[in-house]
Amino acid sequence: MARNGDKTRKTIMDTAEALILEQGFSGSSIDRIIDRAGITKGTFFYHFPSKPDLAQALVERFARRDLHQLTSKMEAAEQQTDDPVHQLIAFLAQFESLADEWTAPYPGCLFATFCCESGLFEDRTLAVMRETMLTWRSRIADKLRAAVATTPPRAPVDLDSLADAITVVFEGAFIVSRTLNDPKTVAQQLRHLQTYLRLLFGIEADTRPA
Amino acid sequence: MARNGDKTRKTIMDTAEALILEQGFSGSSIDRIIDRAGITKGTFFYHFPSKPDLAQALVERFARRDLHQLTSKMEAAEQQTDDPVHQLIAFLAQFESLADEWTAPYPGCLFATFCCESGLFEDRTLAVMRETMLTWRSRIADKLRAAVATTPPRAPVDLDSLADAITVVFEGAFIVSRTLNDPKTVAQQLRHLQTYLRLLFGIEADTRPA
DNA sequence: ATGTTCATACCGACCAGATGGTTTAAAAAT
DNA sequence: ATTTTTAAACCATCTGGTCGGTATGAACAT
Repeated sequence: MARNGDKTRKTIMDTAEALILEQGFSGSSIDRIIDRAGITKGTFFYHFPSKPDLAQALVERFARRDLHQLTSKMEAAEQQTDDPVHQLIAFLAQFESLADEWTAPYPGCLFATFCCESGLFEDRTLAVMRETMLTWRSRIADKLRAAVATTPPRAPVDLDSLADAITVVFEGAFIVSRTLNDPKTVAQQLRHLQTYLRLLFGIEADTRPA
Repeated sequence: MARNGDKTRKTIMDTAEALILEQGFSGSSIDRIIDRAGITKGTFFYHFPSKPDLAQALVERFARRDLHQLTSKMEAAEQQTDDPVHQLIAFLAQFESLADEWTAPYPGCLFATFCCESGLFEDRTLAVMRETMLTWRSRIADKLRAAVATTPPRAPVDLDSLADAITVVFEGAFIVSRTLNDPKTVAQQLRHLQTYLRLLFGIEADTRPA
């Protein structure tokens, strides 16, 4: 049964990520990971030289997927309309419908989990998280600058921090959702963000309540 | 050095809370806690029968302080004005000025940290967090109901989830602030929340940018 | 076809130190 | 006289990590 290293590596990472989202990084011992993954210690250390290396691999994969969502959903929004404000709202609406379908296994963000244990990680690991958040800020802020150029906002706002508000809502809503055991929180909060943008740029409100 | 158990107990809790905010609960071993606190193992277990009991004590104290902030800042806001909308904005403004002064040691929320390791805790511990968040929701939602009674909102909004938005912004902003190493994030995001409320209830914008 | 070589993939016993927790006897402070 | 604290030894279990060995299968030479 040799010769499928990629699949095994993926199994380890998937298992570890799920466990870490439940118990944190420190709380997810290698023994528990390999137990759940159905592999042995030798195999684990064949694929990852150390536990910090696993953390690095996980955070890099998470960041890659996260940035892919940013890009693909932004492109989809750009095909729906030419107006940057409506693009941003459409961008958020996609995440909202995605979150609206969630029910049982509560969502979690690897970044939040690692952030809450940040003292344990190497700089390179935390740097991936920081750079990913800054990429979001930059992409969204670009769109916001285009928006204010065509539609003057009804209140003075700083565009970088308004861009950050999206990340803030995601991270905060994940935590509140899990704490309250309420799967609807993320979708609801994304809806408030859309309402904020609508009000800010003077767009008539959606009929559904935020 | 006997007969001041309360002081020692407080030292243990303060040290543990600070450590947990850096490294998480699992990452904060009892050995490290007593090392930093300058006490011995015997003393620790004299005050706390087990590690889960320490978690419980910490979360209860945190909740108590948190609810005290809610009450005291709400009362202060109620003395500033009679209008519920302005009360809510004043309420948030107090937290904003508080957060605005922060510089070095980045903020953290024990609830967020515990939430990210929630699989490790007993139900009673998680229940304290849940009840605290629900108390916030209920108190803020009351105020929001009073607000919509006097001032009809410019967009249809669900009041419970709008109340939750405050908790969401706190939790999310803590995480983004720490990840980006940016002490201003929390204050900025609280400002956006105020702007949202102002726009929602048709109040002229503040001059400072959000 | 067949035996050999070789890198990849995997196993599981083993290790030293850390973990949460206990015990005991004695010393301080009130 | 009682509460609080210390110091140190002790325990079973868990921790991240190492190591020698094994199975696999494709490549290659024969």
